[in-house]
Amino acid sequence: MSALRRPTDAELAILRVLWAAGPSTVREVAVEMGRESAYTTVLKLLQIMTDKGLVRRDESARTHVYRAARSERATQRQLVRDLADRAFGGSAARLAIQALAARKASPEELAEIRGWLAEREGKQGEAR
Amino acid sequence: MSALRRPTDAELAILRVLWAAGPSTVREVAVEMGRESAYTTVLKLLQIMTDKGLVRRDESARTHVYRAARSERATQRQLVRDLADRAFGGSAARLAIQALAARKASPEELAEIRGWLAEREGKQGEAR
DNA sequence: CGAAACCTGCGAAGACCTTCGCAGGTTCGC
DNA sequence: GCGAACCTGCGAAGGTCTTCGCAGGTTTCG
Repeated sequence: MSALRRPTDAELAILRVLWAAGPSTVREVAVEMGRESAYTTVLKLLQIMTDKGLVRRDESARTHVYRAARSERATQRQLVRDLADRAFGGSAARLAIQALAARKASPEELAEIRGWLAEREGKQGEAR
Repeated sequence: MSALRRPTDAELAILRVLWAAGPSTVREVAVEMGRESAYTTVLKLLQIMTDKGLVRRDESARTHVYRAARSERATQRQLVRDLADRAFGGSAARLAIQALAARKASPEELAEIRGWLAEREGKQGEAR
């Protein structure tokens, strides 16, 4: 168990499958990922990820079942903080601004952000 | 020159120095980074980064001067897009929302976001 | 001048990452 | 019963990242 390190690209790809599909076997993950990676590659990755604590393994049946150890949201936040520290001087807000500028957002997404801002304003913006 | 790949952690640390200090020599960068990395480590990194096209080298003087090849903002956007693709299904807006939730933003930053949203609304938000 | 201080390029070591073949054991289906 | 199909663990190969010592050539300065 090598503590808290951000998931690598290949690990993240597997986590995405687990988040979307829920607890899965090696084969299920491998199939979901298409023919880009051999079965044993996925197996190895999942074994490594188990050691790292990124996934949990249920060995009660012969065919093991894996599930993500942390939620998608928690992982996303970790990655965001990490990127904020590495490239935005620790400011997640500046990261957010660049994200909004980097790609077009859908009206629904913009509405969600407005809603978030409004809520935040109500919570602590009354000092003036 | 190995094309477009995201800067590694060590490379990003060096880019941060170059963005903040402007064109610099190896020694200047090394000093700025403290005593954590030996002079030759910084040198090697800068040489590799030159090959990768991440920095430009001015060899007119004996002591070479390096400068970032891409602006901080452009690099930030690339990193944001990359993270959006890897962990947010390609949605930079969802990334932005998580970023806002991940860390407290200062009033100035929130104001900046509101300003951005307002501007955006004026530009294309009238089709409701 | 000649030693000390610098500078660059080179090579190599050690730590991951990623991929996958192979071995050995279990289960399935005919 | 027995071969085909599966499953897991192992080990290794090849690539990237990061670090740094050493060699060889300049420059500085007392």
